[in-house]
Amino acid sequence: MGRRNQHSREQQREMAIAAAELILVREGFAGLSMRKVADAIGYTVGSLYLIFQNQDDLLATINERTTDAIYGHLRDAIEWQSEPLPRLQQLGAAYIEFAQTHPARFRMLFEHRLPPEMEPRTSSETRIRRMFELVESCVAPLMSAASPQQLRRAATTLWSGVHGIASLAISGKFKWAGDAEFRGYCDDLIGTYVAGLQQR
Amino acid sequence: MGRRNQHSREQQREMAIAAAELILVREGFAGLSMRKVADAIGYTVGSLYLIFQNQDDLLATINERTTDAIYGHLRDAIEWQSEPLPRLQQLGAAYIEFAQTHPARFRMLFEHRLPPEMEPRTSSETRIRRMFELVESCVAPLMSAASPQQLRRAATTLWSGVHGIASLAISGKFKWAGDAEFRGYCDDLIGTYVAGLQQR
DNA sequence: AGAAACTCTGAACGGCGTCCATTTGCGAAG
DNA sequence: CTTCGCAAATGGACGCCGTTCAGAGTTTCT
Repeated sequence: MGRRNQHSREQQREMAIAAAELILVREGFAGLSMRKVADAIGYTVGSLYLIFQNQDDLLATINERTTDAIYGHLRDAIEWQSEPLPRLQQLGAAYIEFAQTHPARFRMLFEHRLPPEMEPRTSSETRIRRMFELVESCVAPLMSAASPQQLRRAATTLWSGVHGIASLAISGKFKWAGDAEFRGYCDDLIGTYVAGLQQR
Repeated sequence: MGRRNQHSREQQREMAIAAAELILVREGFAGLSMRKVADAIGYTVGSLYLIFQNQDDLLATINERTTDAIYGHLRDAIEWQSEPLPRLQQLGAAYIEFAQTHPARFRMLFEHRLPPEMEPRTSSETRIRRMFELVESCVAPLMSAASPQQLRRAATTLWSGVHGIASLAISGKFKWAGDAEFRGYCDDLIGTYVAGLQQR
């Protein structure tokens, strides 16, 4: 066959990404292959390489969407909460909730690494910076007397900690007390850390 | 060829594990294959399946060694430090240090998941429990008035946080201030969290 | 010496990412 | 309406991968 032109490049791209995300959710990171994606959208493997540079390019694209999805989820979660501490705790809980609701996407976001010869994408870094500013904006009211450096430091520390809980929650490496306990650990981490902050 | 019996089963096992760890360090998780391991120890692929059930079995075995190595590293790191808070901070720093020194092994430990049909290994859980008790024993002097449940909770929360820092440190997803900053974030997390604990 | 038991091989299978010569069919030119 | 050029899509090839297993090779027992 030759040109069919049933779908524009952009349409194909969207179809491929959507199909890949579905496979990722259903079969996990390891089960996601270029061949399966091609099958799912009704094209052959070769065609995928007219849309994406290679598999890493496709995966990195999905990861960008995942970052956006997390950002949106966090943003929505704190909309109605204005009290500073519960707001920050809500933010943490939303992060963990996302990880538990979309474990395959969350895992791939942090486990997939671009090979060194592919230059990092500036768009990814922008998205991450944006998410980080959201965290900082929630920490700020709790340490009003702090310098920008101190604020940045506290936000980084705290968010790394929240990420650790989310990360271990979906790792399956530990038998935890209960599945619903993660929210508790998160509240504890944030609450106690902030208490420590304010004491200083 | 047939039986050569130059190496006992146990010797072969050790050789294979050592070779696999070397490949893991040199080429990363993705570059580690059964064929390369077999080549490295001078046997054919088929022979590896007389020693290990499958690749997951080999990887899980390596992960057990990694857990032991982390445990040993943590234990050594706090030996000379008896002051409670610095001791706990030293423990956290050692954890992050291990992750940075052996990123491939650390990553595989948390990223590799046994397929659901393989039953989890009791030995892995024992090792993890042992490591966790080490953490608890370092947290205990800092919250002497707490119940066992409170202690357990604080240790879990805190260690998840430390793990998050280690995890992000080697993820390469974020451009951090400086490579040596992780120790600072870790000290901050532990110091501030403990300050919060004692205030309550 | 011959048979039995054991060790190890090597080829085979299906799946993977990636590449590219070849084919197909659309749109423009005549 | 026909022809032609060229972009679009194919599909087979390559070299990897994990896994299996019939059979070849070696040792041990009788």
